[in-house]
Amino acid sequence: MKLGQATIKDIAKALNVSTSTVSRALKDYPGISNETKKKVKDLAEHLNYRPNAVALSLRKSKSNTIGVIIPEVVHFFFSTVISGIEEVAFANGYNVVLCQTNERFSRELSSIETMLDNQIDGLLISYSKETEDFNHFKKLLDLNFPIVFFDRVPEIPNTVNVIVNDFQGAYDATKHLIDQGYKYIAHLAGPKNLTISKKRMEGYLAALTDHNLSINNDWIFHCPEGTKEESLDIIKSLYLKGGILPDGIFASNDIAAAGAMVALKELGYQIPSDIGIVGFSNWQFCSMIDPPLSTIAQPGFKMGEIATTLLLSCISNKNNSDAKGETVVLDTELLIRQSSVK
Amino acid sequence: MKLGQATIKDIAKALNVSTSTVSRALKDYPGISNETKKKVKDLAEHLNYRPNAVALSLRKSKSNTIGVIIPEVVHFFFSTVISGIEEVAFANGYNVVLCQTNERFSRELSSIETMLDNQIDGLLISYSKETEDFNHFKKLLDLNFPIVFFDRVPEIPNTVNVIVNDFQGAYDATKHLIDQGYKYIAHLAGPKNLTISKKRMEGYLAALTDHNLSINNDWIFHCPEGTKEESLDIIKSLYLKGGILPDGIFASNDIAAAGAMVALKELGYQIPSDIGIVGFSNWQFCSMIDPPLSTIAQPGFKMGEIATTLLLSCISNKNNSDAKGETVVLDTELLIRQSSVK
DNA sequence: AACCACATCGCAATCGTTTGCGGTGACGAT
DNA sequence: ATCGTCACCGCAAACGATTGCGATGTGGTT
Repeated sequence: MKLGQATIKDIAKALNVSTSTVSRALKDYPGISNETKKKVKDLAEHLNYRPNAVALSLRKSKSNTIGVIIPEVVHFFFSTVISGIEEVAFANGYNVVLCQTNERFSRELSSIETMLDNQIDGLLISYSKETEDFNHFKKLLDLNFPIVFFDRVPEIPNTVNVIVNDFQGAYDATKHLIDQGYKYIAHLAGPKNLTISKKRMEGYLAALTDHNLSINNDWIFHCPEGTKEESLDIIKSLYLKGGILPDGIFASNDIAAAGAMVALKELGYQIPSDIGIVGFSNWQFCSMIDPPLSTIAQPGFKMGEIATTLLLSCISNKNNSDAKGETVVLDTELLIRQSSVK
Repeated sequence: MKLGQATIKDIAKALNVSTSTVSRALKDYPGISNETKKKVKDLAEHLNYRPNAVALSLRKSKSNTIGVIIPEVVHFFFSTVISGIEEVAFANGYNVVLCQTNERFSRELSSIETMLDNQIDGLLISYSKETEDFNHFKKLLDLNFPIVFFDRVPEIPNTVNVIVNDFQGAYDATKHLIDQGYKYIAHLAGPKNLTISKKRMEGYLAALTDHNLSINNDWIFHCPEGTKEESLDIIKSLYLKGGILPDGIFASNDIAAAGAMVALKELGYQIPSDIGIVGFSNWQFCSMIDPPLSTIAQPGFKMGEIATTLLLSCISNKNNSDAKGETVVLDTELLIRQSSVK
């Protein structure tokens, strides 16, 4: 009655047939006369009949809905991932329910719970900064529940993951600075417990080592917040100390890089002539700020597409559970702008 | 069986009682002995029983889910609105399903359809740029289906809307430029068919008129795309023409303002000494670019909160349909940064 | 006339939960 | 012994759709 939406029963009653006949007629099952099929279809069309997805979910134990857990939508990278996810999901008849955790573990837990209550068929997850325990994932994986992790992937064996090559991206960024003649390169690192932070740090360190540059631990700063203010403060206090100072900065995210740029400009340094900077992610603002910020582009849309494709195949292969893990690594791209070109 | 999730039947069977008893025991209905209640609850706890939300939706014709239709998540403003929506929805036991239309009318239609198939209880909508016909909304409104429009609201009588005071915001921005001594102010307007574009234009025009400045229609440019490149091209070709040129620009969105800044800087103009610029929305990058961009801040989070609160009350008042419209207007805030201070 | 084959369709169970109504048994009162 | 009053609980329908199986009727064949 709600919305005046017609049900299969209404059609059955109006045509004096059973609901089973209506159901079969609508789906062109054999054993229904063409005459009946036509009558049913015509009336269904006329009443603008649409099957009740909730009833279908209950009956089939399949909701054609996937859940997406991300830290924040305001994060440019994640918003592009979402677009990729929606594209593939919709194209395959799947719906998407989205929850942002706001980087909180508790929200991550409760979101997953309510999604499961709603019988989602699978999960796409990029976990929160607070998440250090993966038992809530393991429990589901043990039950063979389809999950694909993207970008931020847990260290659990045999999971399906989509990531970018953070090591290589960081390496490229750092090497680029070195190639430009910068010799004392600092690093603004990400939250410690994220694998992506570690990988980026490793790439940074490897590039230094490969080019015979010494590593100065005092020039590696963790930025748990990832805000502009945080890196601004860090850079200011660093450069106000005096002594030998970095002439290059590789930041593990663009926001931190932008904060550093603001700090340096306020202190009277010239970018890129005094100091070169490279960020990570390629937020929209990178090309807008002054000087435009060199950065490592992450293929967010593509990541969303691939992760969803993998998830859908997990869902359809759920029974024959060979359950072998798989990790797709996407290439990043170094975008050279003025902030790092001497 | 799926997920090993226990159902009410499992509990009933294990305890040799009927499902009705289990149901009532779990909800502390009268007419069930304390002993039985305890047994049921204990077992439910032990089996980690959680009611199947799909079955509940079917039974109660209520899904405790609201749908959100927005143009794009990458849009900073909308991503903040989403956060506000989620906050209120979760706090009231509602789930959120999100669809972005990517500014396409067809996607808007299909998203709404599938959401209705999934028995959502209400809709939060900010429609696409392509949407010029509102019949798909009217049909639902006539059926008394709960809808709240936000930011981009259609011209339909008796709807519930949450908007910002675009007129006042634009007026403030323009007046600010005038107060700073800029006299020839151009306008980068938004897509023509959006009310917000009109209102902002009106605010701009009113400010000019109130201060006895002449209106030059050649200095009003519509930016249907809203991209940086678009406004960059517009501004470049304008300033390359020569003749009398604007010394101030009010852009109806920050991206357009940023594009204009890039163009002007490339042409050798100084901001703000030669030309003052004010944008609209307060994207994150506004404080990062050089010079920092003055803009009109829109309370996105608050808008999301209020829209959701209104929607939830629409949902609970659905029966007593006094169906009177309501439009909440939120104040904007002029953020003065360097781009507009002579 | 009896039988079979085939086309066409309905019954009823099912998914998990809620809920109106009726049933059962114990107990005390008459 | 009969009845009424509780407390406690189960039956079955309902939400909308699907589906295995059985039922019905028609026609043709022997």
